[in-house]
Amino acid sequence: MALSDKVTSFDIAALAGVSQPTVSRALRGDKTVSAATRLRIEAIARQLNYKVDRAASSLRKGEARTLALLFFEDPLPDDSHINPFFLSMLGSILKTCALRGYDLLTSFQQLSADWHVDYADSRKADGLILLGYGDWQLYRARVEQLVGQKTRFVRYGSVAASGGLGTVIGCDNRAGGAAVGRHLIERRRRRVAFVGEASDHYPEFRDRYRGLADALREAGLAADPGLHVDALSSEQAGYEATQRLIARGIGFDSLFAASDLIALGALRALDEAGLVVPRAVSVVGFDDIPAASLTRPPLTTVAQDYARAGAVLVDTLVRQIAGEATDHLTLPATLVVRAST
Amino acid sequence: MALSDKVTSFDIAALAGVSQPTVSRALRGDKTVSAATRLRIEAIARQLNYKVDRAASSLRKGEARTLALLFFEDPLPDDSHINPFFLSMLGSILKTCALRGYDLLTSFQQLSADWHVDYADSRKADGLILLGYGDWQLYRARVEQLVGQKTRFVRYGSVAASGGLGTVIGCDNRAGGAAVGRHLIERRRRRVAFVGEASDHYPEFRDRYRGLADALREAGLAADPGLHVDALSSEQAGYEATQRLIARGIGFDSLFAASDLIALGALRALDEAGLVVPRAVSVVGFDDIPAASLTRPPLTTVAQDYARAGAVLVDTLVRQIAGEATDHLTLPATLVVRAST
DNA sequence: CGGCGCTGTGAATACGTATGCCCTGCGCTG
DNA sequence: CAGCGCAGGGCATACGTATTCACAGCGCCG
Repeated sequence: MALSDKVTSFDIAALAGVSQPTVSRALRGDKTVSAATRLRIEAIARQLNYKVDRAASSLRKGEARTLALLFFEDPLPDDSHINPFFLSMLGSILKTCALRGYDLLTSFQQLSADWHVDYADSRKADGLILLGYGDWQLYRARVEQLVGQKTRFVRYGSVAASGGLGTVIGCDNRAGGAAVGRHLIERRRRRVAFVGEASDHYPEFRDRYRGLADALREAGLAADPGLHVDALSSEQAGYEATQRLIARGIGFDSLFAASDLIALGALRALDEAGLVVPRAVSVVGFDDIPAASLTRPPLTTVAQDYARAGAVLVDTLVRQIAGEATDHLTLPATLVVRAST
Repeated sequence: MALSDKVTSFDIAALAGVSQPTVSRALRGDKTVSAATRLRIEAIARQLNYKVDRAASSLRKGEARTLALLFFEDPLPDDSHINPFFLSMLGSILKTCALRGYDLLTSFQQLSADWHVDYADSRKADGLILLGYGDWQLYRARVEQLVGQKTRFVRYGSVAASGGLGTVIGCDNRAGGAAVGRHLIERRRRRVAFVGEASDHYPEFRDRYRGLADALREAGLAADPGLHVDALSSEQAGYEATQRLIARGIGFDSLFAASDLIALGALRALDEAGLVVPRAVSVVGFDDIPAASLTRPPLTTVAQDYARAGAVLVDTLVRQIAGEATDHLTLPATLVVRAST
């Protein structure tokens, strides 16, 4: 609206011949306002294109009717690129927010930054959604502070490693990893390389690795530490890690990348090394990002239900804001078999 | 922060032994506050983890220090999926917003909805960024209303077809289309099919088609209307349109898809029809979405500089909010040759 | 040595909404 | 017919900040 002619509830009141509080009550649907009066007020409000001033309303009510979405990740060189898996959730998060009557503030931060304090303290948002892969040491400290501040928040991550810190929504990483392992064994693969941090750095990745180990054990095999290379979650990291893996000269017939981004890098490294997928090496990723179906060959991977995840994140946070106690939730992880295995 | 113990500027004032206005002045860096007082206040504020209440500040100052990002698109069946090209801008938009001290409200709407009125009138945001491909008839009406309301906004689109409505940032679609045409002609292609709306529906697509026609004309060729099929901007639409094109039985040796999403669908349709890319048909897209380098074969396309676009959109809007008059800006479009041609 | 201007701060207030409390009138009951 | 209850709506106020104005003290110049 033009800055000059801001329409307020007083303007409506004057035109309707009532007081300002009556306008406020009428528009919020308060039953103490007679239907006739309410209709009259609503008509005038519509005509003047009146909208409740959000700042004034927030100030008075002490709530922002806004959630904050925080993407974060480890400090990486290639900035301003958000992990496509988390980006995929954005659509359903936005949709669910709209459904619940909340706006969404979005931000993208390095995990090392001080994002954790700002939003709740300044009352910009009533709650936080945390989305990202990052160093658990750093992440944990931030999350602890949120808990200490009594900030309402939900995060997507490893339910198994929640550490009692807040409410966690996540997929069943361990079962997903096990499904990958069983699938590779079915395909007569015995020497499975794992590319990705399997330490505490990313609890999700560690769970996936454990799932793989579970499946190998079931089949009477053991995970060979020589076939594990660390990698952060990026295409470049996956590429470099796979090069290191190949350079070791330890034979492997299949490769489980802890995320699809890593898998993309692995495919590139294998291609450059002349290792044909899936003939020489079967490759499996995790996440089922949109790109996974487009690689050469299309990538077998584990799908997380990001649409449902987004909706659940929002709904859980909203319930928390309403004062309910909320529980963790583990969503299924589904193996999607494509031509890379 | 816990709801119970909200820290206000009065608390700081009491501890510092000054009045509330002095706290406000000190924290905003007003020079009338002595350095000693300011340092004392800052120390206490930090210690109490005080943050300026956004709602109160907005109400008093009449500005939200917030921009609203609106993704929109034609009503399509597969909802909650945002066009990857526009999604790619999100990172640089977020980064630039942070740099300029603005928060970003994000929303995803069908073009037919009434998104255009809410944000500015309710003072939720100081300005709007419009991102999407949509029916120009509908879009134009919305944009006109924004202009009528004197809302500050910028949009990404066709500068050529700006219609004098607001400030438009866009890439040089016509030059990009011409580059595609020349490239195909260099590759000895003469019968270029165009898949995508070339009418007023999407002005960007029309510009691309005109660029193609420019290049054909330069080479003494004419665009064959029989080789043009309409398609909205989605993979599915591209797939179906390409099937229709093939069914026509009019020979073509190359295909220019008005967007990469359409190109993805075209590749699928060509593959199913047994037409080998690029041997039988060269394929070119537009946008250079992340997926473009992953298709089989990797897609030749026209890259838009989305990182720069995002930054320019924010900066332009910020200048507009500051009261400056802002101009359209056309960014370069760069042909990226890959294996599909 | 008195007044003037400057520096630093306090007092008062406005931003627009939402809500607790009070008041008025009308209908109904005893 | 008096009193009571309730529906409908007005009055006053609070939310926390930022700004305008007023004012006190001090140094300095004439």
